[in-house]
Amino acid sequence: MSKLKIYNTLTNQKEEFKPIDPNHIKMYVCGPTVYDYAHVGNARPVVVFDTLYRLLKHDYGNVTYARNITDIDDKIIDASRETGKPISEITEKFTRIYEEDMAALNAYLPDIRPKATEYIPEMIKLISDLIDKGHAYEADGHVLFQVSTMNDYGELSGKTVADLIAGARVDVAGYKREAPDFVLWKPSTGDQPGWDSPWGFGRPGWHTECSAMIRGELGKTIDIHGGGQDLIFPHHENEIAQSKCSHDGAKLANYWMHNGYLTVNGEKMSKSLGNFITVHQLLEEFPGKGEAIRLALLSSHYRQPADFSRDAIKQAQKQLDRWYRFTVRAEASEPSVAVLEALRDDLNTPKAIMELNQLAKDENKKGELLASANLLGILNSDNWFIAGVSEELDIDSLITERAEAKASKDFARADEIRNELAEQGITLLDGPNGTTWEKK
RNA sequence: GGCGCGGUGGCGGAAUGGCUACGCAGCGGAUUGCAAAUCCGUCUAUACCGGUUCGAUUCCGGUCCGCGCCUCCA
Repeated sequence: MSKLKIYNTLTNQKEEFKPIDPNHIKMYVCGPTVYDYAHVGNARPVVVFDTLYRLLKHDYGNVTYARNITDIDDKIIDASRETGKPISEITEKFTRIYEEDMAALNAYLPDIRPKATEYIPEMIKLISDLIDKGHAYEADGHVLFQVSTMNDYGELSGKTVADLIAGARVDVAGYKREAPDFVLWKPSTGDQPGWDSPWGFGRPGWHTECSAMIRGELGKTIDIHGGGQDLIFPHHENEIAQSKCSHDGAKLANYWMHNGYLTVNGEKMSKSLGNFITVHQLLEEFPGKGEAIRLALLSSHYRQPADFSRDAIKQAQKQLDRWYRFTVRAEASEPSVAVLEALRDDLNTPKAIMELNQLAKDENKKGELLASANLLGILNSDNWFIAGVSEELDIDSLITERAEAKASKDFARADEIRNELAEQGITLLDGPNGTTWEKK
């Protein structure tokens, strides 16, 4: 069996994956802050790491995959203030929508989905430990992590404390000892939500929750930690700092994987630029075709920037149309070695797709094609060609009528029926054994 | 200013020190009442300038262009 290789952000090179325990792989991916719909850029890590999860399950069997839900954050507080709705209503609604939308992209639900608000005691413990060990200090109601107390801060992002101090371009808050120090706990005032703590009523900083949840659910050191490249600094760097310093130097994760951005006209898709489209909208535009969105996301390598376009989704849809037609009535067997090797090579999904195309040329490899496609989370649909068809449309009787018209050489009527159906998005396929149809 | 990433055909997108995958689109053909689907065939690319080499898209240096991160911000 070929060995899994992973590009590790810690070392900036592709490395052979060596699990801590081959009988139990542990991975963690940063999840959403639930205050709004997820956009396609947010869906990229979900699809990428879901594919990795599928591969790991295939290769190792027992995998625990955790993805957090950030349900306490200033953006959520703002959303609550703006809409007048309670925080819990907002976070529950968008957690549900997030999971539905990601399911439509054929992403498995992670094994563990910890919520930040359920980990407040663990976070308080973590912060207390950091204070006790001399890595954090209390100032003006805040608790801050003192970056200069850690000698290898910056190992993930390649930044140095000196550079960060020199390059600070934002006004440094007065309560900080040094510019790079970051918040572990901050005070809540007025109607802001909060919890009692040794440092007063307040709430956790952004980075603290992931460290606490990983410690609580998976242990001190995990195999793989994933997320978008924009999380490398400061979020993941600070997670490492917190966890390492509270665990006397134990590594938080052996492999750090980061997916590239989804771009629009070359610029990062983001909420603040306003150039985003939500997964929810896309699923309305392409009803029943979540797999096409998924395949479009997987058609470029996960570390490369990928430009979003509806055209890419349409192209993926055509590819899936072809594979679905080819594999009708076939049963999945075992995945092909070529596809497995491509995926084991740092998740080279474009190459895997090429191999799927090779399989789709061989009548005897339909089962392999289905099993291999399943590793990428595609070709799973039972109703690919019929999703979204109005039930009031009696297609079968129209096909019968058209067959009769054709038999009596009334091609005008036959074409009329075909055109009517085409307006409903139904394409008729005349084969040697009669006529079938597909919804586009 | 600091750190990092990228530039492959009309489009998407891999790989490689020696004929540049695969898909989409296009073109020609088979098939079809006409289409669709399918099948066969086919055109188009390694940003620029040097260097190393028998040979560079690939390795090295430089130029140009695009993008990202640089702390409570996503």
